[in-house]
Amino acid sequence: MEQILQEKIQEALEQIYGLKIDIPELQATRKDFEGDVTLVVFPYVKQLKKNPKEVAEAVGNYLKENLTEIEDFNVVSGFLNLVISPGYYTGFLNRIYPDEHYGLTPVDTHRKSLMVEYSSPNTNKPLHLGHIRNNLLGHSISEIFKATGKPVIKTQIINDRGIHICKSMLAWQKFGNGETPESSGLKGDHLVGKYYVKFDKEYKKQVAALMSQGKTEEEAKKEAPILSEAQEMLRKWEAKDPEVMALWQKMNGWVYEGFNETYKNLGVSFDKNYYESDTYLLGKKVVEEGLKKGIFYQKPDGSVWADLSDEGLDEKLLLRADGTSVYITQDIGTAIRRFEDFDIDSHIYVVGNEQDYHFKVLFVILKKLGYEWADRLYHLSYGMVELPHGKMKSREGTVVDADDLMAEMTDTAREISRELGKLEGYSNEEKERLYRIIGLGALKYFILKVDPKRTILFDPQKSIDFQGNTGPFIQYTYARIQSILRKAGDLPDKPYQIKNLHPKEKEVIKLLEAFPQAIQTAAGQQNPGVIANYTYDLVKQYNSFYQSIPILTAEDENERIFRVKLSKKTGDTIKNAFKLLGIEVPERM
RNA sequence: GGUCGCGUAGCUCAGCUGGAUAGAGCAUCUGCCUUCUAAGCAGACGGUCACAGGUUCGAAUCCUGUCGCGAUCACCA
Repeated sequence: MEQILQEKIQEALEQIYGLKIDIPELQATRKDFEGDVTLVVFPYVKQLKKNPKEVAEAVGNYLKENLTEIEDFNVVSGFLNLVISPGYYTGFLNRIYPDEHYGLTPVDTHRKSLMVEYSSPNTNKPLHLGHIRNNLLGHSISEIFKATGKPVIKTQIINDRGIHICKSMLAWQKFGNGETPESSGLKGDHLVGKYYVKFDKEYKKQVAALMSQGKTEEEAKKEAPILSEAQEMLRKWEAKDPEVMALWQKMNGWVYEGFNETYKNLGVSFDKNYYESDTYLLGKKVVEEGLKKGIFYQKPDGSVWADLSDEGLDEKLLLRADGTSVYITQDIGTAIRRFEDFDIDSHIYVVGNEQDYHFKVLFVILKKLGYEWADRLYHLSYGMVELPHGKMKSREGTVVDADDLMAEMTDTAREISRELGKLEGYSNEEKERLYRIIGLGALKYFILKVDPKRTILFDPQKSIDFQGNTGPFIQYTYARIQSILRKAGDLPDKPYQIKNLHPKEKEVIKLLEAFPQAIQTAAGQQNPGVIANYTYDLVKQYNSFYQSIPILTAEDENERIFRVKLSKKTGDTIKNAFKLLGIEVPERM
């Protein structure tokens, strides 16, 4: 509708005044005025030197005469409010009704792909709430782009090497007594995380001991024997010492198994994993080539640097004096490898905003190296998840563990469901599945509805809501719709017209009409919150309709069928929208 | 200190590519379950859109400055 209107408005202004304009912006008419769509004519009156009311009247008349969908109009100062005919809306519902995937564009496999990197954990501790935000954003933005027709490849980089890994390996070797996930019953990532903490404790103990012997804190921190042992282990790792490699592989294996369980529970997945241990050498090679070509330069000590002062950035170290690589070196290698491995034309990195500078630098360096795709690298930068007392700190034990939190959400859902007691006839298995859908729905919606760039405040003392603007509220509406559909039985296959379109029905259809645009906006802004807010608006409006008009008991048969169809389509759209957020919907609740 | 981001109701958030009287949820209060699921609906209360200038017919939205909060500016990742 919007497009037709825009064209006609352009036509009107040209026919009446000979004025050529760009595509005019339309907006939904405010609730307190009569009409459905509003054109603001202020932008045009200046050039025309007419008063706003006159222009609006003229355009309104033209549209009314030349567009059957325009039933009437009214003018309030410079606002032209257009009343769209009910027939347009009923026709629109009939048109989209057969399409179960209304709003979603099928993936066009002929297009080049978009790669999305997310999660990218360290392999020395379990995932926490911050990772949950990262994973949900990565998964959701992937789904949103797929819904615009873009093929998407989901990936992660696993930081599987470095001193931090050696710390947990060493602690396990020293204090583990051969403990395994099987022997301890601990999830692999939690087991390894335990030894990372153990290392830190031991290290602090040694530092304190050294300080009591008269060393300064700085000296003590450098000289603690356990740290030297870890550094020695890293050297052995780089030299591919068989014993260290075997331990590394064993413990990383435990971690991956643990992570995979968390990913599965969270409902996220990856098409391809990259490992830092595989790509850092390529990064080094590229940097050395860049040095030969004069893109980078070397300092007397042998370290290699990029001078980015032209771009308003600093100098950036790319290789240490001893020739070993740093964080960004590996990222350079990984990016290049990915564009070699896949037919992709763009890449989104889902990484926290603390790394804004890093990615700015990375993109500039890749551009300097001459990769034309460097212009289509994006950093989906998101804010931290903070607790009432500030950031989560693993050393202070204030980390909100991902597995624990998901389990708690399911527990809460179970509690509420039992109190409400609406699930007779469900087996225990079905009930447990439902509790998970609701609990995770609450968690995912809570996180995704917020604009990614904002910091999220999470208070462990206050539980995440299940009422109001929440996942369960939307799931509940879906479940009620399914109940109606079960009772309604089969519907005739042909389009239905009704005599009177109720305002509540019209408002719901208007929102259905807005779904495709919401997807485009969400993709354009790389913001799943747009989808969450859209879905909330739709559901709010549907509930208002549901509460005020009888559906199954409508007096007129055509009206009954129409309202059931409207409910069905709303349900489909809730389901499709929530799929974009990675949230499931229940048949009952 | 430089750079970047944020600041909207008691709390959590929408609205930000300029449009009409700034919207939701939570919390507090009032109504509505003998009719399709009350995890719901209808309503009340609650605002100097951090502050000060500027641009404009029109500013929460754009520009400048100030204040506050956070991140970052590592031979850590």
